[in-house]
Amino acid sequence: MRLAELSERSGVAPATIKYYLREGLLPPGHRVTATQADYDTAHLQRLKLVRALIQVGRVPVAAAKEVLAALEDDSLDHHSQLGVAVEALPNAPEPDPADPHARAARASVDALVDGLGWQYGSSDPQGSSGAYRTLLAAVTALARLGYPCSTEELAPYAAAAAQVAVTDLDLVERYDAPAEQVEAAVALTVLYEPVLLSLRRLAQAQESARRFVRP
Amino acid sequence: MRLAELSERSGVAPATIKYYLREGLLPPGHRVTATQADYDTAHLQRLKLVRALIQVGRVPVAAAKEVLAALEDDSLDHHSQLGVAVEALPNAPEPDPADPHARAARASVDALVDGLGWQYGSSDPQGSSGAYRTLLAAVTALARLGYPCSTEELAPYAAAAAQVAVTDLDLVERYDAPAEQVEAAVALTVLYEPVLLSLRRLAQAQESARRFVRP
DNA sequence: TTCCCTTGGAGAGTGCCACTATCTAACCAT
DNA sequence: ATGGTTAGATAGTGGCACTCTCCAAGGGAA
Repeated sequence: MRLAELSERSGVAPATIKYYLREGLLPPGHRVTATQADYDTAHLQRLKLVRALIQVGRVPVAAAKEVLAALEDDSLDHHSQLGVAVEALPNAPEPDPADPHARAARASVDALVDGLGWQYGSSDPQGSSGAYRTLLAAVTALARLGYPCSTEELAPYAAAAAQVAVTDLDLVERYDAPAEQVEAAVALTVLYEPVLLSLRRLAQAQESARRFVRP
Repeated sequence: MRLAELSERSGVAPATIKYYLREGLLPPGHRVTATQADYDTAHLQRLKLVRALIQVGRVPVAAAKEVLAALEDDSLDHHSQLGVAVEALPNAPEPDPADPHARAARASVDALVDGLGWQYGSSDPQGSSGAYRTLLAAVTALARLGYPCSTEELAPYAAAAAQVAVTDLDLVERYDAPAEQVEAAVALTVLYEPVLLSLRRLAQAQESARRFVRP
């Protein structure tokens, strides 16, 4: 199919598709002539993924490009592909080591992680991961505001996260081909984030009504 | 204290504080003369909250303004304050009713909510809430990509969300004054989001290593 | 009192990001 | 041949979160 049809079938404006092609988010179509290219259903699927990552997952275009590049890097084993892809998602920077709130946050988080028996991998130390830095930044902000975020308060959230992770991996393991597993892992990691957060807000409204509203 | 000291103590640039004052995110200081104003620790605390919402919670400035305005609207009862504040957070728009994926998503989500016994409030119907719309949008995107997101697959996530909501409300109930409770509810809702998502990613890495890496 | 530095306030400007519009040369159908 | 598409490149747009520049009014030191 040509670009116009790709646009129509995906609901993405032609100019936007051209932009994604330029940015390398979408592989170039098969060139038929100097001014014509052919796109197949793989392009369509990829385009839908790109749109979902950017619009639903709020992933910046540049990060999405890195994520997708990792999925196609055949020089990496699948575990590394996933690691590189997830690491490309937006994360907080390294905190200021002089900030006392940041130090306290690190202590709480490290105690939490140790208490759960989460191991730092040798090749990919958890302590340097983007998720760890983002967690530190959030806990630091909570501490700075005076809100509770000690190891004890974080523990139930970590327990819930562990449960969710088991469910995530169960979904990923439904796929047989490793390449499909990696793509599914990325897509489910990113696209289930708004699902989780929305469900939490709905559950909060529910629980709040249960506790505070007496009919 | 004057603006310069407020800036120093909060780590926020003076020009940025002026911008927040202009935008109404921060109440004006107590005017001493025509060219001087005094700020107190309440301003400092508010400024820290604003920064945390914007930088850690990724809340847009305009939305943060609405959220904070709701916290100070004394014409509302506290339950409504919280409702208005949470509703001001960024959410997906109403989906296209003609899209078959969106219809399927709505069916899955409604079945899920019904199955859990979550009740639509009469004054604030859940079906029109921003969280519900965001959930629909995310599930629609998953369906469009062909990833599993039926009621059965969503159920474990909803169960985890319910657990988290109980923990959230426990934290909120530590505060005695209703005004404090409302502010805490908003701050904890927004600022625990990156905490939850980071913990999920760390737990995923853990679970993934447990399943796929045999030493 | 005079000089000068700082402050609060207002408007314009900046940089980044995600597109989007315009242009051009090539191509295909008629 | 010719009118409408198409791919690709370049420049422009709009939104957002600041950030810079300017100004008149204080206030402190000499």
